[in-house]
Amino acid sequence: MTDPEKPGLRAPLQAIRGTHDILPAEARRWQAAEAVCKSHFELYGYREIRTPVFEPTELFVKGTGETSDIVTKEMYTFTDKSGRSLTLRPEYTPSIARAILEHRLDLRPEPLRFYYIGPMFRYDKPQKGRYRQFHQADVEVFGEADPAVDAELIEMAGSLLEKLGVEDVEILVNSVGCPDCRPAYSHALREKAEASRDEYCADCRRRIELNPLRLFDCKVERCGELSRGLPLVSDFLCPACAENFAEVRRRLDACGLRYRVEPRLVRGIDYYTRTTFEIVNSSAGRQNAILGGGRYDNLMKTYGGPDIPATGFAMGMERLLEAARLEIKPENFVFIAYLGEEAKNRAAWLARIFRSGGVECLLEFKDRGLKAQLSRAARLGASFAAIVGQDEVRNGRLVVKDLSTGSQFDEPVAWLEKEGEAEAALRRLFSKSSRPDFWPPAKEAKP
RNA sequence: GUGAGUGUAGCUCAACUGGUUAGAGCAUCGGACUGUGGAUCCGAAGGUUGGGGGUUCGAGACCCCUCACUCACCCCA
Repeated sequence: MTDPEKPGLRAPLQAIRGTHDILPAEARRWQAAEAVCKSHFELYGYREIRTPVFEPTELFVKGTGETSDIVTKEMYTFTDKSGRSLTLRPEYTPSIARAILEHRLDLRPEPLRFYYIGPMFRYDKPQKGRYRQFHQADVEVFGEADPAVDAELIEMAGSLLEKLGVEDVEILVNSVGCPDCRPAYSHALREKAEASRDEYCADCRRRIELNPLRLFDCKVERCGELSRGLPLVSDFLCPACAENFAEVRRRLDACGLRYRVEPRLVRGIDYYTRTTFEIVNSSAGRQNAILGGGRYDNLMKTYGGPDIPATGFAMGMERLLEAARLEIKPENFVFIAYLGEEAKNRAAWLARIFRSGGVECLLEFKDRGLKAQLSRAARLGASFAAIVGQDEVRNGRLVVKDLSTGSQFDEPVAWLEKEGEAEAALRRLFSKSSRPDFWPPAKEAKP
């Protein structure tokens, strides 16, 4: 029976397409993954940088590239009240370049090694592993042209995924050459493909003119066969690029990393030069690239900045979380149960003592029976229940129940009087439990 | 942007070919047990069947539109 007066429980609004709420249980996993990423990046001398989520539209048009898919059809662009065109960042690299120029970070002594974890926005059609608001961990090195940096980056990416428990990964590396050697290659590709034009699928026929490098990506069987007969970038690299790529591989070999040279690996953003790489999860669905990156030595110049080489990668957090095996700390807290109005006040004060001692505790003000409270404590995964009832208030004692063993112990406590003594009493009390180390060690007194 | 599939309670799913008041398990809350926990039993609450329109005496089911999700294309993280 529906009461027409009663508003429906269904939410009148919902998260917009391609965006998601990350609920607490899932947020725990994000926190764990982010913590691993951050500490890993810091180990290599990277430091966090944070830039705005929206930027002037021109930043991406210039940097990401006027002809790229991202800029031509995937940007969240809007006009603000001043009439200026702004864009929610679809990727992070242009923002970093902008920040470096704006603050002339290149003139400072600190290394230009940055990382960031945050949301990006692309107006794509959502599917598994692809969302309109998604998150990337992004890493950038500016000012270091040495191929050893590329190798170090790739090694860092590989060891990060290992730390995160991602299995079935494959590291693919390639070199797409520089503006000197790429045109010759594109030309050769086009010429060769044109010869057997009729055998290609409709998409590929279009690719021949538009972006011949993408011919390698086609999933149509016949196209795949044909693409095996196409010339490879490696045969067209200029001597400098060839030597550069060889050096990257030597460095990778030197650190014992397992990788595969994939001459057909091309990347979709216009600014890439020389090294490109990708780490794919071979057991995932179609959107299986967890991480991708490469070198972009000319990006700074396109912004009219100094000639600063750069390299980096971006990792899709959603795709990572899908594949990562993360260790989540189990719940570890005290549930405070109280009985009666007087005990309610005492319980609140007791909670303060726990918390000031660094012990997490939960106190729900619902005036329920002890049974209901204990039942709830157990279901929520509390380690201990502290019971504050009329008796305890009267006797100046506190009862603590170890919920894993069921054993119960109590102690005369000073919490009715002095806070300092209360903490000592509580420590004493927990030292009798099955987990004498439960209460965190006292902080060193400040000198 | 293109194509295909799916939407029933918070979750997982029922409801024979269109037929009366849309059911169950789990979860939630309460009680049995008025101060001792994940068990058991009993009970309650929870739905405009994603939304709107149409066909029909009658729609959760059929048709159209729309929204969302899923998978693939495209592209990318």
